[in-house]
Amino acid sequence: MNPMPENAADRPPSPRRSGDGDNVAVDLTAVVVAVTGNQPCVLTVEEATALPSGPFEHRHRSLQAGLRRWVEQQTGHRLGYTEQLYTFADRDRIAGGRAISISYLGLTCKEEREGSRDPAWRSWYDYFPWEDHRAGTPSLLPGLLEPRLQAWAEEAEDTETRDERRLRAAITFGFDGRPWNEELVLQRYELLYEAMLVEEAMRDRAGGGPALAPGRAMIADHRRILATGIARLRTKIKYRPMVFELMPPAFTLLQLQLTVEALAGRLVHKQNFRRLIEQQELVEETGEMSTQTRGRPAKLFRFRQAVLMERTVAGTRLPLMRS
Amino acid sequence: MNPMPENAADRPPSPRRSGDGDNVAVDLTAVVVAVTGNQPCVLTVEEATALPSGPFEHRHRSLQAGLRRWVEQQTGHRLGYTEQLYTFADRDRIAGGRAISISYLGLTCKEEREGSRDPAWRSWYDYFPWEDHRAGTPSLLPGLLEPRLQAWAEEAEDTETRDERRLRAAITFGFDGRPWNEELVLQRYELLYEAMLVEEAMRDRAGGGPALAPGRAMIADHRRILATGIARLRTKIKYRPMVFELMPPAFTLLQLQLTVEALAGRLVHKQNFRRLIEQQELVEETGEMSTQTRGRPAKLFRFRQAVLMERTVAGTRLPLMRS
DNA sequence: TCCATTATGCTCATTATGAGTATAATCATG
DNA sequence: CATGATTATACTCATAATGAGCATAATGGA
Repeated sequence: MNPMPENAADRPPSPRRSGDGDNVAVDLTAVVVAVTGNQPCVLTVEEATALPSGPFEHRHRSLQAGLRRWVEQQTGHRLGYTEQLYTFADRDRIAGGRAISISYLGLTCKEEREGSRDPAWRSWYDYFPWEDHRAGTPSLLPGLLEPRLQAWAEEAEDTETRDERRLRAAITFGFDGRPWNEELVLQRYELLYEAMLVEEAMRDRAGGGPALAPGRAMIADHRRILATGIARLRTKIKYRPMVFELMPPAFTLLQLQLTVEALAGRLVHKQNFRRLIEQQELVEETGEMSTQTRGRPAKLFRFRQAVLMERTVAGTRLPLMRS
Repeated sequence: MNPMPENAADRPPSPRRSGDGDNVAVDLTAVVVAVTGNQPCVLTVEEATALPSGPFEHRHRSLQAGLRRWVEQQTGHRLGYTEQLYTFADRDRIAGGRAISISYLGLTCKEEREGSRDPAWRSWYDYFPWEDHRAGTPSLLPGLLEPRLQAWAEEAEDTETRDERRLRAAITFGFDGRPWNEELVLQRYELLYEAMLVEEAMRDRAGGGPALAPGRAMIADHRRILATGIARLRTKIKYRPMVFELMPPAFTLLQLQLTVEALAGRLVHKQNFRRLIEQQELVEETGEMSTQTRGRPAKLFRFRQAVLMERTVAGTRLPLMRS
């Protein structure tokens, strides 16, 4: 066959572009997600302070290949589904060069091995406690973050900036009766960073004072990358059948629902959820029933692989003509 | 203030990650789009064979800053709205190193200066003639590409591969009565590449034979990057108010519609289109009327900037509970 | 004045959504 | 063994969003 080189285009030397640029170090960083029971977990290293990552090297056949290697080497986990997240660049911190980090999102189904609580997996709400709204609005939001952000807004020099800050905080965090938007994970983290409410902001600015928002910090910008990954996942599960990458081969609709809820950080309407899944024909019955603990047994379903071919994309938001 | 460094995270040297990686050359490439009348245009350089691009250098404050510089320098155009597209890496072509290219999508409103037909702007359908379905299915699809792809499928060794190829071609190009999906720009290009129907595939493989699909080729992987940009735009205009970046300050709904149609490569239902725009309150009347050539004068509208704050994101596809 | 042309208003059937209500199976247990 | 607690599934119903048209309103030019 002659497949296009995977993420690897040909770029023949051209006078304008090759060689005359400065070389930089390139890092590959992975946000690997799995859901256990009702916790959305992320694969970590170094005492849960970092995401698996490592430099992109010559020997790697491609970006993804390099990423896979590092993740496997550092965590022993094999990557399944992956997609590129974002490429970040930073100021000159590394002597004689710059660093760029290319981040990826990976999804896997972590089979729950009883007893062996792998410490490398951490609930992502350990890092973003304000993101879990499944049991209602977390008390730390009105109790801590809202007043802190309010204070930050007050600090502003002029009225305009102050109002702007207030509005931004209200919109991203859903204050003043505004609706909570679970997709704004990154914007919220960035706002807290600006307001110096996360440890990373202190560290980067060499400022003083304690971190005021709860939630574990991470090395470098890993927490930001994690936020980017969560945001992507929360956005994309709504129009692409991504959840199934996190599910075992057969599952009940409740399991599927719990997984979605774990990711979205909020509850969904049970009956309407199954209606949605069924009307979109995303799954098919396996014929088996689940042997579970309590309640009426549930049918087991499997993902209809055919969906991937049929509808590579979801739907339109434009009133297209047919013909 | 203390804004997060724009795309520039802090990455303190850590034993595992800094310095021990191989350095690589990083290129920045831009897909800059504007719509003139009813043509979606892309900014090109080097006789329309390349996208504006250049190496990422130390002096650049950030990726975007570097990109801006190159685009301005090579084309004289100032970038407005930009967003990152994708990061590609390639095999070792450049002596002693590898190259990575970080691509961006830029949107601008090119005011039509009568007479001065800037040759740097090219309709993107010059590169992807099979993507324009505004006047119905282009004849080159059933007339040329379908038989070619069919032939390519036949070439397959085993039946399985052959059926797979057929199905893939049918789905991405809408053969066998399947619906046309305008978002699959990249998949279509990649399929043509695999089937050796675009010039780039020949060049990269050092194979022989003429390019069989019409449409201009580009340097390196620029055409693929362009396809990525078009695909992103076609997908995203459906759920984000991106079109307005391409519009002048005031416009009629027909102009807006023509712009969308140019981008999507297909026609939309006029009445329903305005209903959609109005019900979503994306625009507001300026009070003026357009002084145009024919027909009843139309109201002029402007984009409601407030939308950007109100609804950072579109809507849900999950049956979320309120509370 | 009549027509081609574009703008706008409205209707109507069909689907999709948001919120519940009503049953149906299981299991643990008194 | 009947009773709850618990979870699965079926339906209902009002409202909103969509897909397709039909109808009417303004303009400029022939």
